[in-house]
Amino acid sequence: MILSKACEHGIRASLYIAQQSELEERASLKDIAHEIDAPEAFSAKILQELVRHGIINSIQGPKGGFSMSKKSIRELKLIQIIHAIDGDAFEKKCVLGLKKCSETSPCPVHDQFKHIKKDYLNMLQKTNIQKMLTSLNDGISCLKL
Amino acid sequence: MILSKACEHGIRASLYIAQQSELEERASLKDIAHEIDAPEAFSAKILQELVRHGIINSIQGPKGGFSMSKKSIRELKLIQIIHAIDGDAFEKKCVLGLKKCSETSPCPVHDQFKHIKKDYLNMLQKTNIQKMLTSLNDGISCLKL
DNA sequence: TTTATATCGGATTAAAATATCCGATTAACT
DNA sequence: AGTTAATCGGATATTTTAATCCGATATAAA
Repeated sequence: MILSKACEHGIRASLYIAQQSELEERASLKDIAHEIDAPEAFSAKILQELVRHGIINSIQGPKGGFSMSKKSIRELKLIQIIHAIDGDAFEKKCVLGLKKCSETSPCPVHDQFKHIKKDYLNMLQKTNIQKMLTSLNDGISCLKL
Repeated sequence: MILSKACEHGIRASLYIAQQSELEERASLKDIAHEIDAPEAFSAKILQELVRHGIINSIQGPKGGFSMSKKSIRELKLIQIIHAIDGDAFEKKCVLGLKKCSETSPCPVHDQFKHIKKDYLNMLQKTNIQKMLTSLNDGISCLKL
């Protein structure tokens, strides 16, 4: 279930940036950190990582900031943000920490977990930014508190 | 998905102890650490915690060691071991790290996650030690590698 | 009663995750 | 061109988690 703090911040930041991009506005680091209630310097690090992975775009200098393309807002999936920040540990890692847990050499809870894991991964693979934005834009959900 | 390393070791240790207890044998720290491939000193700390929570029993001195009652083997659920070591973060924590994420004030992925979380919790609440032991005893699953 | 063999428990250390700092770079505006 | 406002990127600091160390305690057996 549990993602790293960096990943939590990264997803929230992506959503705020997407929201601003829909309004044709760039989001500055300062605004982002404030709107998602995350430390500014740490957010900066995470945003850089997202830029490197092509999740978001950045422009330096005055009037600069971060943005997300309409295409990404439509097509980018939650799992891609997680991969950019936490890598593929989510899919790869055995629940009990075995190095070679697999269908042919399973851990004692492999069978129980595999269904949960499949549904979870499936959800992450089909949940896109746009979907997450709807509840945000409707004021039903929020990014801080 | 992801449990702390302490919790991974703790579950594996509990299973080995249960397995030995079915054979009317006490498990020593040394054996446990070796059989679950975890550091001895760290395992000791985790086992103490499990004893304090009544998950396992311990006896000091020569011929001492750890054991699990038949009743616990039958009735103890996976979630109880997780609670003993990691607390209730699993149930309580919001995926995006919001402090007050709930049905009435959700995060943008609350609705997607709640089904997964429910199934996951449900599984942890009904998976008992005995269930996990069956695949182990049949040689289908293992506790290390 | 002494000795050997266990776990207990508190203090310390090591490693990883989280977070900060600051100079370099980039680009808009005067 | 110079100034200012922004991100970039590498080094450092802090906090949490993981792991170790060692003396105290308990108990079985000689």
